Amino acid sequence: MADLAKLAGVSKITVSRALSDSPLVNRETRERIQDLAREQGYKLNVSARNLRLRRSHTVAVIVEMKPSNDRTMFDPYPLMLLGGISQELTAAGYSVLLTTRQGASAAAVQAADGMILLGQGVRQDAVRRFDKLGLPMVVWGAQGDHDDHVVVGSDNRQGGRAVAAHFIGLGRRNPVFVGNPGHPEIFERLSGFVDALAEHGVKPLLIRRDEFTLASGMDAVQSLAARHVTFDALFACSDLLAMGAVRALQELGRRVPRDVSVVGYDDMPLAASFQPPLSSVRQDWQEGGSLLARKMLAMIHDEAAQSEVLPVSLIVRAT
Amino acid sequence: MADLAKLAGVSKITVSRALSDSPLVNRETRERIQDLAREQGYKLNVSARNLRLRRSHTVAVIVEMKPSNDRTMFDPYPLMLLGGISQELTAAGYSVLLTTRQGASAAAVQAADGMILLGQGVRQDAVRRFDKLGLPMVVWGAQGDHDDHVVVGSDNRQGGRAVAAHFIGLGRRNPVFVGNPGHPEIFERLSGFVDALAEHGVKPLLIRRDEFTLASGMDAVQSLAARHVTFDALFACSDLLAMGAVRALQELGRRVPRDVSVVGYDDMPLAASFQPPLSSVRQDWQEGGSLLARKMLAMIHDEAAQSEVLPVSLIVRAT
DNA sequence: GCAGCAAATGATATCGATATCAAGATATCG
DNA sequence: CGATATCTTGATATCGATATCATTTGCTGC
Repeated sequence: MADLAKLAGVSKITVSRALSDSPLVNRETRERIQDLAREQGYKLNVSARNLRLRRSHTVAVIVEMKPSNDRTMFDPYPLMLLGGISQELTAAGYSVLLTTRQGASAAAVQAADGMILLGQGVRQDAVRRFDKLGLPMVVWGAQGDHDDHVVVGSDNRQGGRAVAAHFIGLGRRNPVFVGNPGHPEIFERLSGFVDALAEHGVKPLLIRRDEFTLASGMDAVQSLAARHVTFDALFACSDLLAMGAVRALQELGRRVPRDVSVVGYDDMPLAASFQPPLSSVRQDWQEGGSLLARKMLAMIHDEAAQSEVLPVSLIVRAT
Repeated sequence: MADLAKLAGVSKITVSRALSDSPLVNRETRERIQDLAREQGYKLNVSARNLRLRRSHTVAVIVEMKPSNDRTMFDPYPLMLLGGISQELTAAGYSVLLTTRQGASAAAVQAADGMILLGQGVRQDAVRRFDKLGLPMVVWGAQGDHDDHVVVGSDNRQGGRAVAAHFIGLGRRNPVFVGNPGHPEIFERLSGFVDALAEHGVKPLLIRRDEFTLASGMDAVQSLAARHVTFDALFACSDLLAMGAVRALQELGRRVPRDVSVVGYDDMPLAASFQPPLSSVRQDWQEGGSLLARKMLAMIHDEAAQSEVLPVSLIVRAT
């Protein structure tokens, strides 16, 4: 910047002002300096600016990337969320610092202006640990009762209710839920499902399955069959479980959706091209990421930010 | 740091040295200062350090996150790559700055010590654009002939050869390849496949399909059937295509693998639980990410770094 | 007893930007 | 014409760390 100043015959501070489009400098001078900077390939030194401004213009995003039976790792969703976050923050001039939980103690993370937590659903303890850092924090997931941080998530309860309403509308009276209610988001789905069914005097059966895989879905249905349970509808908390269930049902000679209605969750791309095309509950991940980022920015600017749930939509296809 | 110095009754510089484990300070003093820092919850100011050291200790990772028919967005693979990268760089004290191509002009990205490009396979022009920044750069993908940057990727050619050998071993003489050879990595798969088959006097048929979906795979097989093409083996360059193909074959009354052998690519988690369990070529994404990061670090430290391909393995299952 | 050396610590300058306050130039007004 | 307001520019200090060179202290060896 000093070099530019010399070249332009002005002082450093004028260059600084010109480059940040300050109205304090004459327009002519400003444009002259901006052109010069471009010619000379000048690059602002971010560290210097951040030092002086006492902020980092950076948001740390902490993602769970360890392998697990849970879906966090193998599904595309974290990436979609990341996409939304990245787009929104970048547009606002912020950088996205990506870390795993293990790397979260790095100096750069602690220096961030805020942090966004993804895929920490099952580990509330981890969330609390980060709470202590005193940074603005936004978490993706299910709303807790006594959280002192902002939570953004999709409306899992509404998802459950929508599926229940769908089943009731089809005249189903013996529904089954397959999934892992130990996971807060999934507990919400189950609880919305149960509540809405209860309004019609229907009580679903719960089959607990921790792995969200096709095999696990098949296994769930097979175990129902082995126990001679009668059921006419199945709500799986992941599309893979649902597909496994459909497959197993077919093998058992039960027709979908004539004998049993099946609905999955997440509406992954595969769902639409599954045979038969799978009905599923869709969340808008991109929008979710975007909202996370906007909440974050608001908090950084000392504006109030509230937790928020995003609507979901039931996509009814063939099952 | 000045505060710590006052508390400890030493000078700032001694504190600085103590905290960076410099042997220049007495061990007793060092430990005393480190304890004090911990007590006081001292956080190093990264901007200040980076300013003084004239480096950012940051690597920009540029990911393609726009929706597309290609697999980059919906598959978990970039995330796995990210996991490997993140782990390795964090361990080395570097931060990962995540950006989309659109955000790559941000000041923070330009200030990075290096950049890693993911999922830019189809857009070689983009790669060249970044080349001009003069930063150390590592790209994930297929080796180009005249690239002046380091490329890390899995051995797509070997993947193709392995599938060819597998088919030949099974006595198949009329194989088909399904995919989009316009994509450099996939072109490599095809070319390894073709070459290895040629050694046995076999020439495969190419069915071009740009979408990597189940529906597209079904469609490919249906179009083969409509044209009365005889084939006894099918190599699809994605698992979804392969699954679609298997499904279509079954619908046409052809048995897999008795009548037709099918192999996919990527060995996605779904492949193992597909019915029948799908044979597929597996790449080690985590290791790939890790290697990308190590190359990057080497370049940053002015060591020579060469392009490298990672071995793949053919996982033979039921198809 | 003193030169010579090693170990430990400190004073100062510096990285590259911006905030603050001061000041010169120009315009406006009664 | 003088005084005040407005526009434009600059001098200086500062953000928080580290590199360099200087200094102090204690010890070794002859």
